[in-house]
Amino acid sequence: MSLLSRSQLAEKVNVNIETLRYYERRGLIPEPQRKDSGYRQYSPDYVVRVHFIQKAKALGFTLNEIQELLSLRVNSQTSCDQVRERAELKLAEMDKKIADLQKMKNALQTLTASCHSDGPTGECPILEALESEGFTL
Amino acid sequence: MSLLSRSQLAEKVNVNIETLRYYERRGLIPEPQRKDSGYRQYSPDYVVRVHFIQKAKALGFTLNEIQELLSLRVNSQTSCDQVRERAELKLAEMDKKIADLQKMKNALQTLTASCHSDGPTGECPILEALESEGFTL
DNA sequence: GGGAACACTGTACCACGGTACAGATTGTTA
DNA sequence: TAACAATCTGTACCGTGGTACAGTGTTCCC
Repeated sequence: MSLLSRSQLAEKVNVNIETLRYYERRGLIPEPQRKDSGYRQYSPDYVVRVHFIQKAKALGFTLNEIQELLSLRVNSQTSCDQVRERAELKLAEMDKKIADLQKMKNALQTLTASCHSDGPTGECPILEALESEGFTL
Repeated sequence: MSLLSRSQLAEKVNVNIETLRYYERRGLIPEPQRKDSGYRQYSPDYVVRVHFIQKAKALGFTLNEIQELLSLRVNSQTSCDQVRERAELKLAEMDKKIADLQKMKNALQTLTASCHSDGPTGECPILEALESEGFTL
């Protein structure tokens, strides 16, 4: 079973100890069980959950959005159709992010490819490269 | 030519007027030319540049990282190899982001696909879906 | 040429996402 | 059974990325 203390979980997922308490306050992670002393005991599930939060944050999702993602489920309050609808919205967002990243990647690659022609290049090569690929909002 | 005022640019790229001044202070956008009165006049390049900043922010890059991306260029200070090296680092980051987004997408799709089986699902369907696909850091 | 609308500078304030105490308990180990 | 570490709660503080004035000058339009 192996339950983790606060510092153990913090080390495992590489976040500050206090961040865990903050996430708990924010409702991003559920209140863990406690020992009689009041000490928190985290199940291994928490590792996955906090990892997910960190990942999603790095991808530009806010904590509120992450909370929404984590709570997407069918229950008596939320019908299947509602869940599907929200999920589709999130999926569309993710597709957009992927497409944008792909454009930036292309621009960077164009940049490095043209790099052998040394000497100063234009004002802002990455933007030029993006424009040459039809970068639009 | 059509130079833009602060409010015109702000409207065009859909940011607050003050944000433009903030980006200028931060060095994310160069100081634009001024009229004799001191009023800023933005060339159309600024539209692309601010768009790029907004995009990159939504993808989880910090303003410092964005600044670095925007200043990637070959000049007397920076050799071709150095630029290439930094660009490769950024490319790797972007690949990682894309891969993570793809995993999340798959998990969401798994979630909606299994949705017809209505009634309450597990504690956190998206994490379960991710785990079933071997989600790791 | 007078008033509304806009821009200028400087500075203060704000929300988000943490991070750091202080002071009290509990756990561990020599 | 000390004493040192880890945890508890509450609260205060911090960096990032803006956003909002106040007070003054400029532009536009009737």
